[in-house]
Amino acid sequence: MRDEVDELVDAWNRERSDLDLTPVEVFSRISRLSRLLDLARRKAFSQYGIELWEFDVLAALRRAGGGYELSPGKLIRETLVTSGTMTNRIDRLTARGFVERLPDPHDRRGVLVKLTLEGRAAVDGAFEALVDAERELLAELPTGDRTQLVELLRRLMTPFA
Amino acid sequence: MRDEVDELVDAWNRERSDLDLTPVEVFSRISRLSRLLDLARRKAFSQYGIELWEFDVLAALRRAGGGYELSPGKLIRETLVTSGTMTNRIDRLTARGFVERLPDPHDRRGVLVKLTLEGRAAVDGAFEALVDAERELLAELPTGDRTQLVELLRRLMTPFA
DNA sequence: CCCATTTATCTTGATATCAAGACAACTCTC
DNA sequence: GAGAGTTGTCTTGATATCAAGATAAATGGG
Repeated sequence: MRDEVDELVDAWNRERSDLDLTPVEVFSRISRLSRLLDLARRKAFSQYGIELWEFDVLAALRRAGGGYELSPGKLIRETLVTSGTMTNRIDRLTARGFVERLPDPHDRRGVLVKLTLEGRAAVDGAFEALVDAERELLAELPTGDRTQLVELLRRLMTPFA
Repeated sequence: MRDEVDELVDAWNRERSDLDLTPVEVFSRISRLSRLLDLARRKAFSQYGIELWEFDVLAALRRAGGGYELSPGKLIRETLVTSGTMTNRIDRLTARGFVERLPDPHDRRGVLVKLTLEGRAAVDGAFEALVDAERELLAELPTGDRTQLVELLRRLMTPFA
């Protein structure tokens, strides 16, 4: 059972047989999976007319629970984009009617971004479609392998923190 | 041992206890690892003054071996970008002196992009730095776990193909 | 051999993003 | 409570990317 990363590693080995490419075996697969996953997500969301970046923002608000309100600053930290990008995203989500800007009652500089009912419906539908699509992609992997994989990925993440 | 994805899944579970979030446990970690990895790569390459997109193109040429020549079309397929993007990248890499455009002797529409000596030196240095940095990130993971992880990732990739 | 189709590359126009800076309001120290 | 520094959001200008279209050369069926 070979995949495209095997081809890639073979090619590097032909050219650089002096290097141990075990790290490439791991991290190239992580990168490729992430790109493939983005495509799958885009497809799952398209049925709901939602873009990836829209889901990122709406999901952060949805996860917050309560009144589904977060400040732009908090959204910036959750989604890892710059403030200019977030201003632009909030503008466009407002134009689509998925969120609204409210003044922060505790800080007159501040703003609260709040999910509208349409926004909440959209993100809930998109999230269900996402989980369904991802479950499909996991179907071949037995339950034991899944927990093992999660554990290995968790450990792989620690040195980044 | 908890990570940020545990927080994310907890938050979703609070709001959507009706859904089985096992897929999120796997794929959110893949996405985050990929983003963290991009940061680590950017850092490793910066010592050589190389951008991520530059490495993508130069590495494809380096892996090709031989005269280190590929057509723009082949580069497009290797790097998964559009033709407009590739034209622009080749222009900039040419301006930096890392590649040159040659006419394809077998097809007068065609072009061959060829690594210069500077380009080859740059990509070789960057690749070594990359493998070193990645090896560092794998240091905590015992050898047995690495092969197990590679095998699980390989199987995770199959449904995407 | 000719014409329609396909292939290879480049160009154009629009857009999302980022980095840097502006500005207002908050906070903390004295 | 006044001034310095910090924080929160938005604005501006530059850039990399994409989608769609243009152009030119190759290919293949009749």
